[in-house]
Amino acid sequence: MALSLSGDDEEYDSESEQQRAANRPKPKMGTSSAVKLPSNRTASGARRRRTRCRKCEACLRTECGECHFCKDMKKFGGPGRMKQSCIMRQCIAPVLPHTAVCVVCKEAGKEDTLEDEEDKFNFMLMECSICNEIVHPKCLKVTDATGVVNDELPNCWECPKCNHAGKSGKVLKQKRGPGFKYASNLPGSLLREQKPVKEEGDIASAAKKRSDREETPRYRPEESLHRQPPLVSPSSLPRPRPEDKLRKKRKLFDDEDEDESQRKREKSDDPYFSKLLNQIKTEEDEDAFDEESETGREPHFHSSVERKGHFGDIEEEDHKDKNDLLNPCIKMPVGDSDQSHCSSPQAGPSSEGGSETQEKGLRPKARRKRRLPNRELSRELSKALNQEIQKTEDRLANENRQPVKVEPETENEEPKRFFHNGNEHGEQRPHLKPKEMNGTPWELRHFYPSQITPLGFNRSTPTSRPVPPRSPPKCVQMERHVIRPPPISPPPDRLPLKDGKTHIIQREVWMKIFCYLTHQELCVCMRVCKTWNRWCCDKRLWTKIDLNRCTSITPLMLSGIIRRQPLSLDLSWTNISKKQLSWLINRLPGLRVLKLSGCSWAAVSALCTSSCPLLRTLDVQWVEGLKDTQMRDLLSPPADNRPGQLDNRCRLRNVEDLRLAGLDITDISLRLITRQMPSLSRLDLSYCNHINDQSVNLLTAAGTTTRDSLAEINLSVCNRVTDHSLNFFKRCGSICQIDLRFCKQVTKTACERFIAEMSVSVPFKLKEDKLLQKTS
DNA sequence: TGAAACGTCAGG
DNA sequence: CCTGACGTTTCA
Repeated sequence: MALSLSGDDEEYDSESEQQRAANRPKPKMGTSSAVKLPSNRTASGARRRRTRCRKCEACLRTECGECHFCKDMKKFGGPGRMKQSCIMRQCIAPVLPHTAVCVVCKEAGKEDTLEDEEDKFNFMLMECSICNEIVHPKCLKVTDATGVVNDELPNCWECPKCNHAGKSGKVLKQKRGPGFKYASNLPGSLLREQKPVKEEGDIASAAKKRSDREETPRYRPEESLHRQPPLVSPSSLPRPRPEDKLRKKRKLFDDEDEDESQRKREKSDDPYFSKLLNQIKTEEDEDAFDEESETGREPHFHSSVERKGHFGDIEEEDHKDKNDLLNPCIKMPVGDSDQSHCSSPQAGPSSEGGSETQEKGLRPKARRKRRLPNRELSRELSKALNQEIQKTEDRLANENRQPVKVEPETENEEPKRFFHNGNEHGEQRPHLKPKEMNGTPWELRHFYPSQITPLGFNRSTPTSRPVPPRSPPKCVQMERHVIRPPPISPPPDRLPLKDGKTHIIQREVWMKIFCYLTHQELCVCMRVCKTWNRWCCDKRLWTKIDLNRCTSITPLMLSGIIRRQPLSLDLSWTNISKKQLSWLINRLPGLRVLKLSGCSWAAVSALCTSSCPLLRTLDVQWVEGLKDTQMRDLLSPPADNRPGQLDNRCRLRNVEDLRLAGLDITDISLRLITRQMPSLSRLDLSYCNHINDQSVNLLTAAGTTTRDSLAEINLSVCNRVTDHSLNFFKRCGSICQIDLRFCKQVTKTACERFIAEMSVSVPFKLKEDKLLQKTS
């Protein structure tokens, strides 16, 4: 929040805040808010308000009309009291206003008139995040210090004066620089914890910080390695691991916790870090890592292997991980590894340790880590996104009931055959408790029927499922948080070489090559050099992010996800919390596919309050606690009882592919679905034991949209479904696949009869036993 | 601690 | 001058 912006929070916060609380109620604000801005004023002056860049994806977006702030707007029928911009439109790179001038020469920024990068920098206005002064770097007289450019925010740095005076440290906790409103509200350490470390890129300071706080290590890095995600494989059904004492629920957004664990992890690597630091100091001179020092902070995404294989992975702070990951052949000098990112003095509030790394230069200089977004790409992407939203809305507005083709994400949907970490065999799940859901053995719940073995039907098998992660108790609204910058394909068009020349191959060509790499390989590439690091983070390379069965979702991962802006995100069988999910969804406006199978309802309920306008595929199979009541919450239009709010559209109205396998839902939910999901073309109701012929009747009843839109339905292992259901499917105009495998009450004869009767209009065949498929 | 409110800045 | 919305305070 605003507090995060005020440079002298320590005093302000601790004292006056409490005092105020005691003196409450205060006389109505009014004068106070406008006139009194002491907390914002530092010795050096007032901070300039920032304004939209008008270029970023967010700025180019249209108002969503759905968020709190939109609803408040007069134009959307609200009272207009909140006066905030649409959450989907929160500028990711707010700029200084045009009226801003250098305090020294009183002139505006002149970088546009210059060609040379160095000149540009010297003549651009830079606002100090500590003293708020706006100057041209070249107008500064200080010669014995360097500024630290905040990479996250245009025209923002810690000026040499402040940096030199060591002021940086004190603001470390709160300040990210002006423009980042609500920053301090970010869940968990996304900004408060992790960002500082990241932006400063300063392990040393982190280490110092850490050493300042006495702590007994409780969290051991190895711990995370021991924790295994739910492990299943078709051949070896999951067995519960013996008690897993390690599975201590991490409150991912609990600052203390995270903070601590992070510290622990850092601590464990201390010697490594300090050694590293030395290397970096020299490394830096040659070519400071720019951008968001991506690699160094990259979350360690565990992921199952899919098309791209292992995704994502750069270590988090676990350096041992890193070493494991690094292909020995590709290992590079430490200084050039991602660690150097960690230590490159990054943006932002910086830090004791970091500042010393920059002592050099005869005039005010800064480690140049400016954000140089590829505007064109960014613009293109936002345009596309906007168009898509518009298109969707139009389509719905027109009530086009044509079955919509499912997006080709389906390739992703093939049953997982591989599980990361490779040690699943015989491993027992850490957090299993003996429990059956919906009368179906846990182990069966992980598979589509194609993987079901007759064995699997032994219902008496003791079963268990993951303990649903505890979510933060209260519903958290994260909408006011700044949306982190989406990845922008970074600038250098060619790879700079040592001799000052550039490599002959252009970035786009490299990108074509990178396309062939797995996410894991990409992460390795990200460690090769700064340029590759930036290129490899291009969101085109990360359209699908798979964290399936990754038991611990850390804030680092979350920010890594946001940065990559995937279209498809698989968080199945993770212990993501509601807060995290909500935070994520709000920052992934372009998300098309969201997989949450096996998560807890507590987490999934984040969907009730967050909006994902482009979501096409929603997978909530085996979500514990997801029943009719919860479905109602999920499918209910956003609650808003203010007058003028008549948006009764369901948040999930654009979903085309809905997976509800293993849920205890009844016709009540189905009725809602038929009403609220006009585009539904694929529906998975397998293992839903309450589903019966009447349910099928509902789905295919006259007047429902599903009747025409439904193309694929999975009713396998729905034991109440009988032959009679097949008659209902005859009235579905678009039906292409009916999966009735393992439905005890469905006979092969009935299927054959169905095929015969349909043959006149739509030729079907039996692809497998009781699996009907259109032939053409 | 997060949400709401609101004065006033910035841009058109 | 109007509108949008930033940055801050106040409230629950």
